[in-house]
Amino acid sequence: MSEKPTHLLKENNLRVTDCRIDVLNTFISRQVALSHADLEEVLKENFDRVTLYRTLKTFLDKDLIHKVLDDSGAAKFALCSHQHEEHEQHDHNHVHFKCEVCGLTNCIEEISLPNIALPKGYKSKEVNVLVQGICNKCA
Amino acid sequence: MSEKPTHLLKENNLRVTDCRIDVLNTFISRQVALSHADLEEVLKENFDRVTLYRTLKTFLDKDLIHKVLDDSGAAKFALCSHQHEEHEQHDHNHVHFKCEVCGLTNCIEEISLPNIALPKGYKSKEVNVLVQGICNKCA
DNA sequence: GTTTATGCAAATTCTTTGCAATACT
DNA sequence: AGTATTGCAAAGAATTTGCATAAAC
Repeated sequence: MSEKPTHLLKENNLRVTDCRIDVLNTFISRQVALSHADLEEVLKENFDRVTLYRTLKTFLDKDLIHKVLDDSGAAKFALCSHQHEEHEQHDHNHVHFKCEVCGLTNCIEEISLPNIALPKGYKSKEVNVLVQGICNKCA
Repeated sequence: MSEKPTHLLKENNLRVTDCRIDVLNTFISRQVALSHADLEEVLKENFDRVTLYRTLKTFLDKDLIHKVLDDSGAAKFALCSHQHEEHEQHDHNHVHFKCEVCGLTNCIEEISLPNIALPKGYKSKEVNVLVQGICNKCA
């Protein structure tokens, strides 16, 4: 584990607590979108369910994580990549891939987001794409 | 109100009931994605909350409606357009637009779905796009 | 020392299930 | 008549809130 979680927290004027560090480390090591339930499974021995809810909300407010669309109903979250490179313009375009075999959802950064031509009068601010299928590991 | 709801139900071997007709009419007249809560607001005088849950589940099973991705957390649903034209291949690609002013989400059918080049090894089966911004009415 | 986060209990809200009564075909 | 749907009650999950204690700065 690097010092990344501590730095992320300090950069965002958040107090450095065990729970926040552990949640960030979970996101970093898993590299997939996690729901509250996913986190609870991993961290319930150490922290209260309520604390995890509040931690997620805090991170969301500070733009440390973003919501990942999912058609399962459960809200999932992933680390925002723009947190890693400072001064980068906040880029609210995401492509996520959900594997129907292993069930994992990950952000696909390599993809250049297609240009979507909207009907006239529509103004686009944020584009989220969820691709479902089979990932390279499960193929 | 046309006879559309009745026909849709019969086509799908579903019994024609007041609740189902009213739910379908709500989808047809609103032309936007609706959550369970949205329906409840409109129809709670007439039907039980539980009946609405079951109606949505039934329609989902029969592919009369589909889930619409939303980052608000609440699952939303919209009529499947392929129900209107029979024998059309089920097409599981959707582009939805959510207006951040009026809050409404609608399916944008006119759009040709962009081709998304996935990293090798990934197989795509379904693509959902959620564009957020400002719609033509709120601009 | 002051402010903020945590844990626990409890309140709300959301969703599902069982079963008798009702409506549909 | 026979089968599927509805409404009500109640169970079970998911999420939020209040407040005293503990931890961070």
